[in-house]
Amino acid sequence: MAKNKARTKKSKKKLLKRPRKISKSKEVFQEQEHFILQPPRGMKDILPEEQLYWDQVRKVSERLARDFGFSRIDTPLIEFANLFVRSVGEGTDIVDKEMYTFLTRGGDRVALRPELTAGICRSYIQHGMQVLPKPVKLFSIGPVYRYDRPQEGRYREHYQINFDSFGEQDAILDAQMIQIASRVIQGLGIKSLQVQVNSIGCSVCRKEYKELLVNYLESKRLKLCQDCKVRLEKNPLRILDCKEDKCFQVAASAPQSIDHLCEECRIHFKNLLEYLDELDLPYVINPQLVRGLDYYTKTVFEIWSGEEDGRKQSLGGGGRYDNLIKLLGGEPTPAVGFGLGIERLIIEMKRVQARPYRSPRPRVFLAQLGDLAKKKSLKLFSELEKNGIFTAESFGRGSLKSQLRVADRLGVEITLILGQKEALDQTVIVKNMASGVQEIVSADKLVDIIKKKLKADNVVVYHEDSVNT
RNA sequence: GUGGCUAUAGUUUAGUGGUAAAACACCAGUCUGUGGCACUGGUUUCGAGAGUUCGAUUCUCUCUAGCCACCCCA
Repeated sequence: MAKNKARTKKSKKKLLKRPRKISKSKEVFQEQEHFILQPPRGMKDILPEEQLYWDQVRKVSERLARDFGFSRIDTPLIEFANLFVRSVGEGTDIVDKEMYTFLTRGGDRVALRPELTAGICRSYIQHGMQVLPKPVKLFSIGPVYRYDRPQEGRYREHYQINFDSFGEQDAILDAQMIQIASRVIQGLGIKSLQVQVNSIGCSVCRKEYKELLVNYLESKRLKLCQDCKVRLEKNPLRILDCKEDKCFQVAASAPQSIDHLCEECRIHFKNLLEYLDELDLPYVINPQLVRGLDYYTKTVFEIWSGEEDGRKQSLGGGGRYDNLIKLLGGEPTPAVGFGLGIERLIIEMKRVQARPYRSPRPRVFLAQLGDLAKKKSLKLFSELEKNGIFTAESFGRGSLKSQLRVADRLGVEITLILGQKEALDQTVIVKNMASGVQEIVSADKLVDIIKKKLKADNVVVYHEDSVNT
């Protein structure tokens, strides 16, 4: 026994080490100690107790998707790397620093998706969805990958909920997107959220604005931080949300994109704000809001959690991307969408102590005693299940005592006891756990009797559809 | 990617240069076929590797992971 234990311990330690990479022909891989009893950095399990939260996030968002007319779509985790380079944009952090890009055995350069919209757009074009009645509304949910340094609420694998709407350019869609995002968050019991909106213009006025901005920033060049001097060449818009104090000062008095919109974009933004007012959706206009993806035009928005003074975290964001479909080779199609980070939603749910719905619990426990009874109980269990009686068991346990302990812990209302004697007599003992009273019932009447008892108990039944949005 | 802090049973935490402890949890017994309470007992641990040392869980270094700030965003 002791020997056995020692071996187990040893093998566990051995398992903790990943096998060294074997040198393969001429290439010699770097020798490294790894661990296989934990996932790679920034990845984590979603454990059973967490699933309550996940179920709820899924349920709330799926219901809203349905109610607002969005159809589900799932696209591959892996796409050609160029899809993201083209859409998200070269020069963005996501593409330059954070993408998991690799070559397949066949030599294709592919990437784990760093966001969902690009793949959805690809699918939209590939399957000719432009012939469908507009707008085409798509809903997706799944993991995305970014090679970033992990910390709480920031993982290399995280899940996003994505809503996209294609083919409609009216600002009412933008407003509705913001409304849906807010509804998802509120539906999860998160009350304090802040909507930040901005307009970064279309390809025409943004170009003009960019020149204006660069001129201004060039004049203040000396006051900018090191990073921003580089940004000035590559992506000047990003200087606007630099957190360096001195850059912030410069940015604060920089020309603002909303003051330099073309007529069309200006009206679009004005309409959006009017629609938001109409929806009674509070928002903050943040002229420095610039998103990390290049495909956005006109409307951009983010949703932040937390109170005024508390720590704020972005729960999600989105915007309009009227040029993306064309850029990827489709018919010019206006579009608007947003994504929400599920892990962050759950962190926030926990922070505000929003209780997830409890999953249904078994109300009956089946205990068995002795070989014959054990055999019979296996069938009885599935008989109960077929009749819709959610039953728990602990077939692995022998003693009645330990089985009753489990039954008690589960909080069931009724325990069925099937022993040697009952197995021979074709009966079952029905024990009421609250009162301790038990009665002997003939096996063929058992299902009806239990059904009656459970009904009579008038216990609150779990409501599948009670989602408080 | 940069800087800082941390790593002890399943969980939350004590503690020590001489290989470890508490609480809760789990398993079992007291009760030969009856749960909750109580009592008794049991299982399980120093993140990985290297160095210093007679001896390292403790000191040093490296790696890994977690957290925090920056950055970025979801």
